[in-house]
Amino acid sequence: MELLRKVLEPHLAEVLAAAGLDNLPWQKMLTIARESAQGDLALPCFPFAQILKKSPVQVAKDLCEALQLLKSQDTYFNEALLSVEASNGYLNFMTNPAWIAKQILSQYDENSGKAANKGHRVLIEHTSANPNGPFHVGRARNAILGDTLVRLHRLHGHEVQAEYYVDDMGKQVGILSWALDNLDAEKVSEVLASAGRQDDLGPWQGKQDHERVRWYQAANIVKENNPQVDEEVGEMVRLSEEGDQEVLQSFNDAYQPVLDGMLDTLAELGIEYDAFTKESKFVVDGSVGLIMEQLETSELHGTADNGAHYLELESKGIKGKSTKFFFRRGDGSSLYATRDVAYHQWKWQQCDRLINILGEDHKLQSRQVGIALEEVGQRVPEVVFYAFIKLPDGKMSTRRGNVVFMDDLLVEARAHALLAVKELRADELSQEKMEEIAEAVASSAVRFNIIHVAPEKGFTFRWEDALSFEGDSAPFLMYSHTRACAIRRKVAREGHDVEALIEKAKSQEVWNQVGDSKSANELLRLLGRHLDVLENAVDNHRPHLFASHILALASAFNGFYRDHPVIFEGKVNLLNLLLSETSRRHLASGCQGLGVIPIEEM
RNA sequence: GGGCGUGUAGCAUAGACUGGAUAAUGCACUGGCCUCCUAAGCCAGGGAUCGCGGGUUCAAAUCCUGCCACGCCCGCCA
Repeated sequence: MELLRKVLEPHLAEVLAAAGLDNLPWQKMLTIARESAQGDLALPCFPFAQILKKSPVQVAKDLCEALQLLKSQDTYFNEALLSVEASNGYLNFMTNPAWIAKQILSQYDENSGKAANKGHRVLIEHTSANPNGPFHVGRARNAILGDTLVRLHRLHGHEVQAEYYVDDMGKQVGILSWALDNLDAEKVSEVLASAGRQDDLGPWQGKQDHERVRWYQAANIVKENNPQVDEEVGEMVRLSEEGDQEVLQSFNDAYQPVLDGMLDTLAELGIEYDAFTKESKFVVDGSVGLIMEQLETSELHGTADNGAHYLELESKGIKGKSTKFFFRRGDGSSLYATRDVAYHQWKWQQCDRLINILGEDHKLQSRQVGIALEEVGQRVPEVVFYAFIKLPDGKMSTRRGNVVFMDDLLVEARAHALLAVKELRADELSQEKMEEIAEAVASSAVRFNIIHVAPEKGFTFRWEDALSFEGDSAPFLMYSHTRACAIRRKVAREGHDVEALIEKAKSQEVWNQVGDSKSANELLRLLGRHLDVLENAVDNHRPHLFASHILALASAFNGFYRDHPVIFEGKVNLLNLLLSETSRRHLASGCQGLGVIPIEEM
């Protein structure tokens, strides 16, 4: 409740100073009250009690009286603050609902719920999955988390560039490329069958990420009993690291169709990128070489027996079996992490703020890269780590084929959503319309299921949760939004001009009519906090906090919807219309920020 | 061996960074609500020694510390 806080703090400061209590960090103690019945903000008076040698109850009472006096003397303060009360040693502050309604409703326009542009350039790198097979729900946590942050930053008024770093020169691509050169379809089927792998493309025949991952898996099986494969792959990888154009081209031919297939899947989830940057770029343009030369002048630099170069990071607080960070092999070539340093240097050239989305397995490496960046005079990026998604029976792995494909999950989710919409609307909507709705519900639900839990928390994928369309879920949000849309449609259908009515409502200052309705006031409270929550979620990389807020907002809107008809027997209540439309805008933009599609009916 | 993270009703989660009143939400469970803007909804109810022990504090799910369990990491791999 930052709105009230701004008005309250100067007055509170005055009262506390008069009582000799202003040297305590009381701004921090002033918290959002847990129970809305207790007020909007609360100040516990226990620490004051110790200083004044009075009971907390008495201190609260005294402060309360002083504040009430101020309130009666200051018109604006009096307008904003409905009441201040002392209770159990707490001071409880209640905002005047009409005042808060004025703050929010008088500002209504098509940008309600969005923050103003801040001209701040943010680069977010996410997904960056090896292009060796179809997207599974494990890999998807990165893409969904990353894309949600991209959307929330945009909603918050940042200029965002979304980057996909394409690993086009590693061992994994090498294996894929080797397989396509050395195995044929028959051999692949044979190898997979002999290893007891399930080998049924089902509906994904012809989709290249699904097709080619079989080659990748087969090659992995073949190489277990044939060391020559490793040698051949190793040689190609070595050549790629030297920037050998022919090898890089054959790698490119191997992975590009796979990457395209993966991107098709991501597009179904509404995930798109502004730029794709290839790892080989930094080898070819020489920047990796420069980085290695710079690192060799670092005070942390050391050389191994065979001529490999490293940074000794013990003094930087790195602990464990090995504290060395190798950045150049004995043969002079670079390593993945070295190229990552060059990549970061390049990224910093195009943004004010740099954010990476990484799995928790990259924590150490990320610290090492950060230290190396400091050694070459660059800033350290912000990193969001997430824990892995497991299946009930263990970890997912593309190599071993123990996965739930995102493509399959989406098909299943669409089928469930279609079933639901048919049950409810079959006699009103066309088949085509229902399929459209099912598609939006499916991708929204899949994303929300992943985004609403804190990134650092482990996550077990369960079909029943992913396909649950009730309660704390995307369809719940979407449904609230469709209700607001239904209201708008009904008002228009009965011959009113909605925008004209809104202008009329504003000119009549309908917010002054706000009464003591619990549901309407709860809705106003949440609308008042909307941008505060967004800012917190963006600054701290915690999208699930915004998800929780939008759930609460949708729930509050449902309460308002129940209690306050907007149009009844042809007559429009202007205050309720304005509140409904404001909520609709906030819900729609909030949904978009979470990757939930705010469709108009379902 | 060491580092990092997680542990909250039967299940899944929020709250922890920044200590504050009766620990919030959904699923599941019990009961109620569609002549009224979409019931994917709403209302009411039962269900929690916040992993375990100690400490700091007027006040601890939250901070410190020890232990236990789970996950991730400690490659001249990517």
